[in-house]
Amino acid sequence: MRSAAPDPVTVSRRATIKEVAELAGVSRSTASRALTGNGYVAEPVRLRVRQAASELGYVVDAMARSLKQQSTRSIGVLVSDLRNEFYANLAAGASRQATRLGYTVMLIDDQGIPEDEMAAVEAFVAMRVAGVVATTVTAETTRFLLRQRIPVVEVDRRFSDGDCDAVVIDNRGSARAATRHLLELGHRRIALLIDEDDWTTGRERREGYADALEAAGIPHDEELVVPTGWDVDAARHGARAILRGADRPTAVFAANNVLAEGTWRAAAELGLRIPDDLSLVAFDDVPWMSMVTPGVTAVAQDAGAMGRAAVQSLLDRLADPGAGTRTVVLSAALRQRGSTAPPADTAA
Amino acid sequence: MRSAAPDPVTVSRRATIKEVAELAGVSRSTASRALTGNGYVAEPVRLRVRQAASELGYVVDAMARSLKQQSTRSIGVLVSDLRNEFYANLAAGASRQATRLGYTVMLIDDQGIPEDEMAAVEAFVAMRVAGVVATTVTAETTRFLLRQRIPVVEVDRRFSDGDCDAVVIDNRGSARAATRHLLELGHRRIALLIDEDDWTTGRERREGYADALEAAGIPHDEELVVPTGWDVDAARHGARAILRGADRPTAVFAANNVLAEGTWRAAAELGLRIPDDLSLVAFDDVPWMSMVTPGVTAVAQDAGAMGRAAVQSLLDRLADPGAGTRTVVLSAALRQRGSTAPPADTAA
DNA sequence: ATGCTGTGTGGGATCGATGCCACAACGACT
DNA sequence: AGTCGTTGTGGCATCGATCCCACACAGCAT
Repeated sequence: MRSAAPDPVTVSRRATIKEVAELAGVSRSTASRALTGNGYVAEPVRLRVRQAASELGYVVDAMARSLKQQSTRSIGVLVSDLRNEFYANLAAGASRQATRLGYTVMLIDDQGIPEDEMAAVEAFVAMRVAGVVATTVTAETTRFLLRQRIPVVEVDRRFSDGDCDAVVIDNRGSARAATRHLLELGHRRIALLIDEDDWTTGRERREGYADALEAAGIPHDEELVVPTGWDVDAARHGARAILRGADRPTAVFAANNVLAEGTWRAAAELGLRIPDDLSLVAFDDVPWMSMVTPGVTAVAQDAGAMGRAAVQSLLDRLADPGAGTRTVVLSAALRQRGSTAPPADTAA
Repeated sequence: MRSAAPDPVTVSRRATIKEVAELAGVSRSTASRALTGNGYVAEPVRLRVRQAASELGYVVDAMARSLKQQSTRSIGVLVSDLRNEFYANLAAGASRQATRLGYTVMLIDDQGIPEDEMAAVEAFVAMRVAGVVATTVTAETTRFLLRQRIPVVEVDRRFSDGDCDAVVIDNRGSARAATRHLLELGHRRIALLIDEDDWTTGRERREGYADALEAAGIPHDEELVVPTGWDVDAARHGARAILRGADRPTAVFAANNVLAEGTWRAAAELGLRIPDDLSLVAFDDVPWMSMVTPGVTAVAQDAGAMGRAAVQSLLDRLADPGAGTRTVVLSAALRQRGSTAPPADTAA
């Protein structure tokens, strides 16, 4: 449906504050004061200006404003893969918190590619964002931003320990708890499926796994640590390889949701029943884990809360640039479901 | 780790093109030409300027540039709920396509709240985005943007039929196919779980459902159409209500993934076996549907492709503002899995 | 010499909003 | 009458990059 009469004002070019001022019969300065609320304006004049602005459909030009003020009310959010629910929830949390606090979000999905990541932060710098919240994949990224004097909050994993604020969870402790849960059920051959080691997340989860085994006096078996690629198929293949042997583990700890999905699919393909033939613990609880039968025991981290906390940290930093850097550690809980049970031999 | 020696240049304020020009020993005009590639610059001069820029860590100020050029290279993307995989994939597709074509994305998650949506588009206007891709919840939103002369592409659902470009799928046809699939299996009492009717998506899916029943000569039974809220719990309650009765339907068509999740959970709670006691077809295929046992038969729409197509449409529009509006209809496929089977009485 | 073309560079206005500063008008007080 | 403070408004420079236009200079033909 087309609007009734083509308003002669709105069909023309976008209105500027100068036009608003003219229509209201005041100067640009006065119009600016009336609209922003900074400075003195007589009440009747303020109303006249407001009226004129709304008649013209005036919306401030954020470009011109930030140019003059040398600051913007937008923040950059950089994630590795929006299609992954973890990042999507993180981004949603960050976005909502930012909106709530009067900021807009420039979101970039860099697909975990270092070159794209660098291009992304250059775009952030060009846009003169007030700050950046990022799940980076290289240390270079944060360094670049800090050199440009743009505050950064690293989320989920750390690359620039101590140089910037961060929001993470206790990966090591949570991984230890997950592994201990399996040990307490009687498992002794526990495989760890993991995609990388370079990030703090992977390294710490691996350490937590090792901690628990060591505490239980179980010698470290390199064979049981399975490095795989980052996507479902790679995980599936990695899981098949370790689960196919006669001497297969009785339990698998999958270090993230994608690896858990791969393990789940591999087990199904091999006809392994969970938890009878195999126990499974995942890191990162996502919806399907509570929809399948049995449900998958998982370490639940609240990605939305991480996003919110990251934006909060960033704005705290903007409010007080001089303060020492802070790392916020959010808690994660082990949610026990049906995928973990005592191993077959002890149960029998 | 702190960087070795605090570079005296980079610790100071951000470099401007004026400083680059001075370091290279040329005028601002020449520096601009050297960096943008618009206009004549002798090769050695170009190199000197480039060198100076990189020494100073110069990054163009997009604010100043857009102010002068009266246009930006960013587009607004508005979605209703990033935590929903459909929107997340849509946003990911849009974001990647935009990046590929040299645009940056301002992403806003308006939580499906009309007021937030209006605030979001005002922010887009203030940022002077080149265009907007949106899954709107009111017609007002698109109208406002068009009045500001900002091109809009509506995705997933339509509110402003004919006034702007759009990217959708054939909801009616797909719903018809899904329902027909159940009819062909022998179902006669097929419930439709649906959350709303105001959007084209809901309305068209309902029409498709009705089409199929009518074509099969089955009288319309208002009792079998269950309106619910938009979240999992509401869907679960709606599903329980219809599935608890003695005269329960033999199949459910859930009009989106959230409704399907609610139905799935409700069936589990009531001890109904799928597909023995109940067949289930979902609209919108998401990962859990292929992870559960049995898998859920679903209409699969490619949200990422929709996002890509929307951005493409938007840029086509920017290239040719005068062209007639276009609606791109993407295909959706019915993926048959184990959740659909002949009803118990005919099978027995 | 004069004119002409092609190559290369710089001056300066411009985009829109802001905010400092100056100043006008007016009443109140010394 | 003169001074002061209060209230209210406008002039103007400014932010950084762009790009139109003028102009300088070289080489070459008339």
